[in-house]
Amino acid sequence: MFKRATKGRSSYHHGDLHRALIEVALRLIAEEGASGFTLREVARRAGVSHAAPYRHFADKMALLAAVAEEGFRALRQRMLEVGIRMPVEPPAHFRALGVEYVRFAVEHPAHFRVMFGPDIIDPTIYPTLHEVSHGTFTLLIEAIAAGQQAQAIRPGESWALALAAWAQVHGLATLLVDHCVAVTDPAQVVALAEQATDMLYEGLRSEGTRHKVKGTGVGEPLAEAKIAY
Amino acid sequence: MFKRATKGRSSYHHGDLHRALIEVALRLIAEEGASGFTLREVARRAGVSHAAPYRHFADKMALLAAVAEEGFRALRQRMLEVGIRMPVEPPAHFRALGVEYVRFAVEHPAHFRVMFGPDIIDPTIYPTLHEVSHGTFTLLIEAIAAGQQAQAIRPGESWALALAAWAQVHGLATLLVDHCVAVTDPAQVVALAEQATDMLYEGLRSEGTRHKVKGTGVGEPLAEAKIAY
DNA sequence: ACCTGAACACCGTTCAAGT
DNA sequence: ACCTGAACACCGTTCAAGT
Repeated sequence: MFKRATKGRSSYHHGDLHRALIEVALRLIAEEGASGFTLREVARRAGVSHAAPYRHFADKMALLAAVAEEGFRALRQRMLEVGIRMPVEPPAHFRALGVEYVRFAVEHPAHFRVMFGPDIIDPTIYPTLHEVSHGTFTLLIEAIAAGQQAQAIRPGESWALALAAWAQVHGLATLLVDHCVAVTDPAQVVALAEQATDMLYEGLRSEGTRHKVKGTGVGEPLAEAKIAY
Repeated sequence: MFKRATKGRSSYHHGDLHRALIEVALRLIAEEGASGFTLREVARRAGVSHAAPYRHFADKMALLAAVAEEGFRALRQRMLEVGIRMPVEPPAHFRALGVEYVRFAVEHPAHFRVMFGPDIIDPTIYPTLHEVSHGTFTLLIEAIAAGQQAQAIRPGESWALALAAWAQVHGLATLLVDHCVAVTDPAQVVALAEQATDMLYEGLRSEGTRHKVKGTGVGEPLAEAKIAY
């Protein structure tokens, strides 16, 4: 305990401004939303000049990428906890994952928008962001693959089925967050998410009842598609 | 033909600046994206001072709402054309509607973002926007209801099933537009959209095979939810 | 090494003044 | 009635200068 962080009004040095900026940014985005998020305001709240953040982040987008990264870490954590406290059996586990995703979105709408919205033009140029977001999506692919091994989910490329599942819950989350659907009651949000995931699960189950369509079915290649997140 | 629009460099009067601003805005948003969309730039391209737009639109959001309205009109038109040139039988019609929705999104990504994104805080305060966007969603509800009458789609509240269907295609569209899924080949976009709608259709078909879950099933009320668009 | 202050080129919005 | 020009309070970003 000989060394301690310089506290109080340490002339101009900040103990760990990098970390402080991310935390201020997280609070600001939760309070003011993505549109009220300003690099100058972050600096103001952190008690430094508006130029100081540029010693730690290349530009506004880089700070936003750090914020998004924290978001994916939190989302991933919640999805992992679902796996821990739930029976990992296809229908219930699958539904719980979807519900958790939608709940995260409506509880942290601005954060959710930063994670998936257009503010970060190309997420792949931020390696740590790319890694953790990719890891989050991987949880879903694994859940699908496990269901396939248990014969509870139809055969086929796991990632393609996972993408359809992701689209379902992401769509519902987006419509709620963007106020396209005016639902605020948390219980009703959960009900909508359960309905959506259950309906999708029907589609995931068996290929036997499917209508055949010319070309481009689920079993086909689609090999070149890449998941950015 | 006695009266004609004042053309060329009419001193400062613009024939129909209101209309001109919307059209310039549409072009600008297609060229530069939603982030590069600036009221001052719109004015510049329209050849008027940066204060002139305020005689025709209350603020930036009001012009954005007009742009969004045009978008919904175009989307609605495309969905109507699907109904005209397709057999209106549940599986094929349903898939074609979903594919058209996703195609519109990837062909006009910035426009799509304005229509559904966070730029327009509350769309319901713009009556004409609200009307046309609501009308677009109504097409989907009607398609579901028709499927129910033909016994091709399970019974239940049409709007709740329509919401799940909307979420599916909206989610895929959003993931593509926001580059979360790196697919650029149009044929592959169509393939993904067909896969997603076909999987969803399985869930829409019959309630018979569904897993029963405690509470909050598809058949339950959910009555208070309102669709904003 | 890390931060500040002034500066630059932009915004959205308002408002008196022009025709 | 419709538009302009100057003004205000903001941005993001850069850069010489400070300690």
